[in-house]
Amino acid sequence: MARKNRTHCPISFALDIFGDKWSLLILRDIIFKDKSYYDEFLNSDEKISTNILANRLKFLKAEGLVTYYPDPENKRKIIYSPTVKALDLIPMILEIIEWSAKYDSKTGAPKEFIQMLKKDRKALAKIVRAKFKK
Amino acid sequence: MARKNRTHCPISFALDIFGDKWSLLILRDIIFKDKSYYDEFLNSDEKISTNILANRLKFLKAEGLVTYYPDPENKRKIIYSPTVKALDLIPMILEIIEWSAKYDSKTGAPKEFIQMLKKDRKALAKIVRAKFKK
DNA sequence: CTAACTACTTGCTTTTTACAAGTAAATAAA
DNA sequence: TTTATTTACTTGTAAAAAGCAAGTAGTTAG
Repeated sequence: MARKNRTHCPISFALDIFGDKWSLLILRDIIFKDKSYYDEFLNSDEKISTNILANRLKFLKAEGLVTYYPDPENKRKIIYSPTVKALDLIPMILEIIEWSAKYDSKTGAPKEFIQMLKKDRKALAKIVRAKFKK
Repeated sequence: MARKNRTHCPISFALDIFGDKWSLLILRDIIFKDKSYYDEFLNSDEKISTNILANRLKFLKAEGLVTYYPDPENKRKIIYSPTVKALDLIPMILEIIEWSAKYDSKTGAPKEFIQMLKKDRKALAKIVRAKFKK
């Protein structure tokens, strides 16, 4: 799955990287749901197939959105982490969340989260991001 | 092409609507490039296939993101317009543009546009949106 | 030393996309 | 008024991607 820029339109550029049904869900798991392991992604509610998950992780790695290293506590496990490039997507993801919360009458987005989002998006982005500062 | 919500996670909800390589490009053409006609979308630089374009327009209509009506000046032509639901995606699209401008060294995003975006995103969103107020 | 865990890969089927050609209604040209 | 062209599609087929089930290879736990 090699990438090819269709054009250098910024929207097209972004879609060439994460314009599919799964990539952003993996980043959601990593950034918002504090997941790190293959098995955790695999067990998300949307039920991604294992070959697609492996493929997307590889691609996200190639695009510089995730890094990974073996878990020092258990060498079977691999810890996936977001890069700065991925964390820079937080503002966009927050906009997506706000839009969906508005238009999905059955949204699962927590009310307090949406309220905070509307009140001070920047502060919320900072909090989410701070989890990954060392 | 019927939609099925995988979950009511807001990110998943959004991806079920526009998580593909083409839908946002059509909305880009309508909202940012002032295009209205089938043929204009078809001739965009990314070269969408005609059957995919027809399919996506139908789907975007079904999801309440576009409306259309015959051009009063030429009954062969059909004018596609964004709904409020689509215009509400402007902030998200602006975030995408900013992200891509940062990470695509060859970005085609106009410099002034990015500067204005960084300076006052809200004002820019308002200007873009204002084109569709009657 | 055997069983279970974890992160995958492989093979096959189904679905989606891509490409090429064709159609039908409206308009323009001869 | 007939003929050509424009416009918005549809249809058919091949190629690519996704989905599903099963298998594999290192660790680690019992």
